[in-house]
Amino acid sequence: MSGKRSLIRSGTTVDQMVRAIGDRIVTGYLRPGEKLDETSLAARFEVSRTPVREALGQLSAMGLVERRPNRGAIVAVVTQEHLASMFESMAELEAICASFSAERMTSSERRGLEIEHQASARMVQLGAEEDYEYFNTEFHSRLYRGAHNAHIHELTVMTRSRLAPFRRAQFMLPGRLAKSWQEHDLIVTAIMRGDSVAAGKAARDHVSIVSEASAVFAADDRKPIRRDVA
Amino acid sequence: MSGKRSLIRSGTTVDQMVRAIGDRIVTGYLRPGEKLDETSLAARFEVSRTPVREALGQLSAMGLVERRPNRGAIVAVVTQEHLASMFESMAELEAICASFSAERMTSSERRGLEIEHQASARMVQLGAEEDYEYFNTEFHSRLYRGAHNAHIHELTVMTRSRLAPFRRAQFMLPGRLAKSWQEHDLIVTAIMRGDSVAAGKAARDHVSIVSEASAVFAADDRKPIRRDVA
DNA sequence: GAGGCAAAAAGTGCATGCAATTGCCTCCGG
DNA sequence: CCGGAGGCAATTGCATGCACTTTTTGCCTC
Repeated sequence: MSGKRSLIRSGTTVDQMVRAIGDRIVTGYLRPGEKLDETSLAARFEVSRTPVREALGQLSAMGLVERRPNRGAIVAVVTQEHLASMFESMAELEAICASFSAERMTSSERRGLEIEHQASARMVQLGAEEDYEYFNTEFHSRLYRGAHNAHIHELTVMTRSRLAPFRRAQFMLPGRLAKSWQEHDLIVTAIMRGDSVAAGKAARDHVSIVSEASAVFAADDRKPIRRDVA
Repeated sequence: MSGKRSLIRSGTTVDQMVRAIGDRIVTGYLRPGEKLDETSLAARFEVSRTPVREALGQLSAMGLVERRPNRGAIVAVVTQEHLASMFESMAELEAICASFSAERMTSSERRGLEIEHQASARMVQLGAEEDYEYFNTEFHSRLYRGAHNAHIHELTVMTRSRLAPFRRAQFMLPGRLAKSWQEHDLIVTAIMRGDSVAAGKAARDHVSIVSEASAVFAADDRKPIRRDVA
């Protein structure tokens, strides 16, 4: 009833719910610890509880939400310690991708990386944070694809999305934009040389620095919502 | 089987289904490509289709099953290429764990690793493959825990379980048992020395060898069931 | 006024039912 | 004999309903 939602139904309803809820978590609209009430979500998206339940289950399997039997679901709360472990993992994963990329990227992939990277330099000059963020995402995606390893790609993207809520504000730190570009430059140069060791090290260092930049905000994000602890 | 399962219902029904179906996939009882019919599974486990559906959704999120909208679910079919990428990832993940372990294991963890490793030597002498497999699993688990990084631990266990169907027969190769132990020995020695580079390399090599040993069987496992391509 | 118990309210977990989509089989035309 | 269109059976997708668990609230007692 109610819905002519059937018109915009691209995939299955469950998939849409996974994306919809997942996006809200990843973008920080839903904060860690926030209660995810099945009935409200169902009402909010004008579907029944069944697809909502399935979506929550899948998001739980992905680690984005936490499910307590008979006690509802909440947006996954990550401890400071677990957050650190995710950043550390991310650094290693990026290092692997960069390292593999240095060895395996096709010449057209190398060319594309170089071109995009140079294009992003303009964004730095303009101080266009929003636009730079787009190039930044694209840059890292190219690294993941360039590794030519589907599974590493999957693990990396997954980890990246779980870290997304804690990375958003990183470019607000003054001078971060230019510094990020320089770090990217080190990675690109190493990849162009086919120097896998240097590429790996540069990528690891890059993430480590982002990690430290984000830690500041992570502390803020941790305690705000805690309705169930009273 | 087919029992009064309601008595032993420890977690939620969905969790049990995830474990039950997941186990059957991981242990190879359900083969890649095999159709997972919701109704049959529901009947088989004496539950309704709802928890089966949710379980399939979660297993799909984990990559163990593949879901085609409106067309049912099948046990995930991995191409030769994707399998190779998983083994390669596994090698890198194990390398990271071993490397971190070399740096971070507590002295009691080091002691435990050493003791278990020596104990497993007996299994090699006896040629007790079943028992050695237990020690082998435990050995790797210790490496994952010793890395003191929850997220890497998670990624590694996940990847390992997805590879499980293709690793089962590895110890059937003659002499594999003794060779495996020697490879473990290299890792242990490096960890004891706190040599993270050597530990990482030894772990990576270990997995690479397992990978090659398994490739033989993977080829067999790939085509058997293909009901939907006719 | 505080603490504890009990009953009700809220919310989750699973089963069942119905609509919709898919795949197959049949039948017809070429 | 082969190719295609239409209908039928089977299966998936989602909604609804009921039972059980948890939490809250109100009352009674101390």
